[in-house]
Amino acid sequence: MNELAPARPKAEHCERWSIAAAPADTARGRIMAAAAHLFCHHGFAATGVDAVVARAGTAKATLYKHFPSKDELIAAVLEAEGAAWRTWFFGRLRAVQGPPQARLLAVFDILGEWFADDQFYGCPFINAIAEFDTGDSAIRETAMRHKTHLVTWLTAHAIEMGAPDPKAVARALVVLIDGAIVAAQGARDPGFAAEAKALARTYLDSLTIPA
Amino acid sequence: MNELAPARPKAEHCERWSIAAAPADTARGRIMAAAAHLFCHHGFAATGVDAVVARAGTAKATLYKHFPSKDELIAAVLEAEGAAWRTWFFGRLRAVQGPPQARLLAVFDILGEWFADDQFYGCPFINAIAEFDTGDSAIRETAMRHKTHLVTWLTAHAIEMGAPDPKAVARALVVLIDGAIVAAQGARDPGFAAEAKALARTYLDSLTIPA
DNA sequence: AAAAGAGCATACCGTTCTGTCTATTTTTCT
DNA sequence: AGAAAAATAGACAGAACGGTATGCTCTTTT
Repeated sequence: MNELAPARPKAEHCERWSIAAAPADTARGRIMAAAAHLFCHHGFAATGVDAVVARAGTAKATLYKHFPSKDELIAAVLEAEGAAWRTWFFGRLRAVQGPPQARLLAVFDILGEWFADDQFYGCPFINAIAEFDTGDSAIRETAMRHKTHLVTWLTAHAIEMGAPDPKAVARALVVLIDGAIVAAQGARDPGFAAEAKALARTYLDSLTIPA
Repeated sequence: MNELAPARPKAEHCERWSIAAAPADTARGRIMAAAAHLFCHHGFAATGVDAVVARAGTAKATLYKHFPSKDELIAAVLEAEGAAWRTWFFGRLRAVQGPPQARLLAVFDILGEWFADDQFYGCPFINAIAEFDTGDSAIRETAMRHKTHLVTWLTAHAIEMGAPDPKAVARALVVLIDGAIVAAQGARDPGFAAEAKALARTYLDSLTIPA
């Protein structure tokens, strides 16, 4: 069973899962990167547009030229963060060869890389829902769209490994992924990725071994 | 294996896991309940003290008489929310008779009750860390103290069932619990408690069945 | 009943918030 | 090179923020 290809040196892959450190040559890009960084460090509501503007080195008028309101900036940042994360995550997974079960387990190795990064501050979508739970259904919808990619990928691999109920497998793995993210964030302990992997292995084995 | 005692009628047990709906006969109590409600609905930073005061039906001077600052109010609410939740949760567990494995699995039934409540907005500690990650180490410490009760309980039951590494069992179950909370909150789907329970069962069985 | 304590209504303070506007400068395009 | 587009610096508006203060009312204690 193939193990994950070794992670590249940190200097090269650091933070590709987020736009916060993305090089940006346009004012719009600089605003997005600054906002992404500040939102994840300080929270959405507690980050003012002045702080974004100062970090981005732009004028406030420029920010409002590109984004009609702070809420739209938040929405744009979440979309971009989701896209960047998925690009990184599924790109990492593409390098994994092997049977579906191995690939499903590799998910947790990749999560472990993410958690080990000192710029890991949890999942922006989980954090946004935590902060905005009753307010903004648009954020929940954005989060669901983001998660749908992951659920689809998980379901496809569960189908490929012949699981009797692929949707249930995907749901179970979602619990493990969410749990690993939150536990790692709360305790600042990337080791929870390995914990979640062990649980996933036990679970997936139980699907292929007669009880 | 004993199943959980049936949940009492909703009118009787609703929201005992939170101070948000607790009857309060003092101004201090009303302030705490109002703050708890507003913080979990709208987020900490986005809830102003004026809103707390309006909901509590008190004067602002009264709020500042009881709490030196908004931060102290937040801290007091989190402490009280933790205490209330633990009282409810471990009280619920006390009603569960049976071997340690059954009691560990009952955790997820109780979580399912919590998730099914229409006032379920996730775990205040997870939400607070999501919002304040880099700012306030006091909140992280409060969250850790809260979680320590749970981890201790889980570890004790893992010891009692003869698990070779009880700490690892507790860690694994923490992943499942955190994951269930976040997945249920994100998707507004209490069914994730059952998913997590099935995973926990598979995992615990694997500890007691020779591989 | 009177005193003490708790709480209220209201106004205020300085700061910060999101968003708007103008004149000017810089950058890009032709 | 010149025009157009993009961006900047800076000022402004009204509202909201956390927190302070005062005079008065209500509640509890003695």
